[in-house]
Amino acid sequence: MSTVKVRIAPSPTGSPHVGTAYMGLFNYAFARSRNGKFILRIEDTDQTRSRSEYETGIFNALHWIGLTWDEGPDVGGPNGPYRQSERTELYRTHARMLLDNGSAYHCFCTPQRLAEMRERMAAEKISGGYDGHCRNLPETEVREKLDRGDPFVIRMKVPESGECVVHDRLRGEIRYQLDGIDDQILLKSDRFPTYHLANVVDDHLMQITHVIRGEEWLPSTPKHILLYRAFGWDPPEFIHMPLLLNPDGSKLSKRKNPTAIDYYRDAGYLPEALLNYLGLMSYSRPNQEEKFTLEEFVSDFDIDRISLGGAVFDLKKLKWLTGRYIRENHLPDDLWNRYKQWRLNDGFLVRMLPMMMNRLQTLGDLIPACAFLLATDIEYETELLKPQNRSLEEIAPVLQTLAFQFETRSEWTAAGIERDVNETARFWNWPIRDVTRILFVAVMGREIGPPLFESMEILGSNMSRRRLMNALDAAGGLGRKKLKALEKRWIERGRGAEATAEEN
RNA sequence: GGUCCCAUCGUCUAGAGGUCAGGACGCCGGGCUCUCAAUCCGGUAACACGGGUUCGACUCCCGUUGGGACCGCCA
Repeated sequence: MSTVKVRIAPSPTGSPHVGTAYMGLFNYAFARSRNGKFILRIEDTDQTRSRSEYETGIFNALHWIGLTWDEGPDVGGPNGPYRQSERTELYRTHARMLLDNGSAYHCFCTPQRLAEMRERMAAEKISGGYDGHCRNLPETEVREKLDRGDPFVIRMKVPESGECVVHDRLRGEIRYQLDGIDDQILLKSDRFPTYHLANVVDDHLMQITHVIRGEEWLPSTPKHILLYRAFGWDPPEFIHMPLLLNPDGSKLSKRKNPTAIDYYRDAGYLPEALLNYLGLMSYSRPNQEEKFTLEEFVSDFDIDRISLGGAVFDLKKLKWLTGRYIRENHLPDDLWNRYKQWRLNDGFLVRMLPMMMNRLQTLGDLIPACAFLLATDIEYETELLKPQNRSLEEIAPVLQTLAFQFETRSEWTAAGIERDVNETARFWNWPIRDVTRILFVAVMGREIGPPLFESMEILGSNMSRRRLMNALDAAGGLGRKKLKALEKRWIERGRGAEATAEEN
């Protein structure tokens, strides 16, 4: 029996996600409990979205929560490089192998043609993916287009009939009919691989024995198995974990629940409590204990105890667990040290001083005015959220559009936030003052305080967004239908679809 | 719409043919207490439905319903 080797493969396209920590924990526990290796691989094959700051963010967030790995971009290892963007030559030669043995083909379809194809299929209510337009191009025509330098992608040639059986450790045999599987793109026109190619090639080359990943990958597993087969390789064992869920049962998403690991840090949760809590999701230890260390978790870890229903991520229980860690695992001095590591340090509150000095009469005025920076959650008096002459019903949609606006912001700076607020005010045709009033109270819980945009910059994007969502709830929320309608109008804004105050 | 996965208290879960279906969070009530917490005690609350299999089904099989995921030159 070969050494157990598992990996997590996050992609550096945003704030590190609790789902990554969740998968990390279970992969780590599986590896450790079997004397195996745990690898961190960075899947940065999306050149338009990957950014190196996010990669650093992943390292930091995973370390913060207490996970370590045996091989990875930062620690090296015998199977490197561990950053897919540095392995592109490997994917190209492997794509060539597939081309050569007839398991893949060149496709010259333009994105436009594909979009039209999908539209047509939707209109005619035909299901399925790629229509196989380039699947059987004559050799000479392919040669010709290639010589001419036409852009192309390489697609997998999925057999037209037959079936593919996925063996999932937790779920047993899952059968897929091949005619329902389309010719997945393996190599993009920028010569970078898609996930499907890269993950199969890397998992094989890195000798991964068990792929423990989220259930959302189940439908693409047959494609991966087909690829292993096309290369003549043995696939690893697959273990698809249930998903982390929003309170409404949908897949955990940042619109409905905080998903950034950094949010939990900033909001004042303890990393060991968060990790512990994650270990309670879809899993229970044989002894049923609910509070445990990573070492304890590993010591009797049994992957077959994973239950299959998705698990709702419940902030209430996480708070309770964090409370236990605070009172059961600390002496006052220890706890104070953690406060210093958190936000009660020179690096943090001091940033408020330049804008606070004019507002202070005594030293004691600072902390009450800055309390919003150190609070996990804020309670709202809904009357305060309301600018004069505005009704309570008007403010929920405004909060929602602010949230939409902030979603697309990558640089969380005061100037950027100000631009976003201006744009939102323009959408509503409101004086900016009315919008800032709502946002001000949403962020600080009161109508007076330090300058809004700078304060939000210091508070951080994850915390700020969370305040927005809480204020939205306090204002009565929006409801499914209204939310959809508003989002549609928001997307179509700037095309003469701006709202007026009267419409709402 | 197509394919696939899933189904025990509101939430996280235990349960692997015979249990009063257990624990935890939350909620409610009570004790302790200068307040609030913490803590202790007690309570509320679940096997989605219908067929089988079986002496016996929460447990096994089938169907229905419900929920979810996926159908991108994103992972």
